[in-house]
Amino acid sequence: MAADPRVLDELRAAILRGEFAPRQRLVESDLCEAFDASRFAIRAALQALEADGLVERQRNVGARIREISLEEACEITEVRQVVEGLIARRAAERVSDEEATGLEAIGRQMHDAVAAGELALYSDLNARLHSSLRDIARHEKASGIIAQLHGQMVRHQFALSRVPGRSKVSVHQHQAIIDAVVGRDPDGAEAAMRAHIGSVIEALRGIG
Amino acid sequence: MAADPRVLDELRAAILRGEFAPRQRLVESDLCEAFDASRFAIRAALQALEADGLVERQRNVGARIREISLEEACEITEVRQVVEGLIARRAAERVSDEEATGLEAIGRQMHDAVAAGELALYSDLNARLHSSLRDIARHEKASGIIAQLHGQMVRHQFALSRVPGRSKVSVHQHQAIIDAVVGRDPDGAEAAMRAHIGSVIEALRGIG
DNA sequence: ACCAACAATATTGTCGACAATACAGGCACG
DNA sequence: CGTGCCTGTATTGTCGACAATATTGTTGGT
Repeated sequence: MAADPRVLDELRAAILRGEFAPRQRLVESDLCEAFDASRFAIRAALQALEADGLVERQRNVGARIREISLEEACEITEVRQVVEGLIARRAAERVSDEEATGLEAIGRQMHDAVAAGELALYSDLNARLHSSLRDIARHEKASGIIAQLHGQMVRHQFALSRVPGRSKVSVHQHQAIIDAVVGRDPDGAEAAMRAHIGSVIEALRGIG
Repeated sequence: MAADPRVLDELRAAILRGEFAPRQRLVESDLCEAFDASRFAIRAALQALEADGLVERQRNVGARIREISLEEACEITEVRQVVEGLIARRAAERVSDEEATGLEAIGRQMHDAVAAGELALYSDLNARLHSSLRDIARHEKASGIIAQLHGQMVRHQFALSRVPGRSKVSVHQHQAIIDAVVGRDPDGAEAAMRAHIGSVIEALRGIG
């Protein structure tokens, strides 16, 4: 089908921005109007998003935004824990001096952001750090799975960022990851990443 | 789209049976005839299989069987290594007495199969062991990812099974996994599974 | 012999129309 | 008043026909 990329991207972005409530029905004709696209393009996009795990479809009933339970969010994060661990390990094995400098810069900015209480900036730096590690690790399959899992977590991710005091804890964990990677310590990097995401899982459980 | 399940399953099974060569073009009209289905159903199935990573498609060009390089196979197995490690850990945490007995039975059958040189039976038991561990761990996300990755590995899996002497090595690794799970030792189970799949990666690299 | 431009063909992409199905509301009946 | 059926409507599923595009083959020139 090769869904029209424009429609697919716009619809995916809309979902990730949280413009639809969980379990909200996605009626094809409505989407046609909203995105000014043919039903054909919409259907193809919906099928692609189903594969991404963002929407679920029942035959002859239609598509709806997938509801991701807290339990499922924990499972997703558990998988992320080990796969990001793999990425951290590989990053520690492959990091160049230049890349190491970049990581340390992110670490300093994170520290400053927390000190200044800049929550949004910190969240952005967090994404940058994980993204940099993926780039350094150069592990396509692992990166792809992380991307897939991340897409399903947006809603809970948002809830997590509003847990007070989390940034103060996680900044140290992030620093530990950076130190281990920069120090070319694969075991340490994996352990630090696991510890970090382990605390994310605990925070998730705490929300429920 | 919700591709006609019959067409999707048959086509997927045909690919997994190796009835198409890597990079072989999948012409829609040919598939229509082969599976006695409409082009519509075929297209939907192809899109689903693209999401599975079994076929790749270029716009206006068509679908072909995805070629999975040895390097990509290694990456896939590296991800499998950590995710199966997670499964083994959870299995050790959650295994019941009854399930433990089942695992030990598989271990004995594996031992016998290797002693008798029954390669096909051993391969079958291998699949049964990993499948049992997934059932015991009850981790849907992890199991789903393993299934996804496994589908992309069929060709290399076949090549692996023909490496002489592998079964004699792996039977001990399998036994170590079983022992750790039955002994309710999560750390040991994860380590044993990682060691096992680590040796699979080495064997894979040896093929090239 | 090689290359470029062009024509012919094969294949996929898109759409509109209709069929099939599920769901909601009303109606008869107990 | 509740229950089961039945009809009407909304929505999705499927198809065939045609348009758009890539690929292949051919021709003419150098």
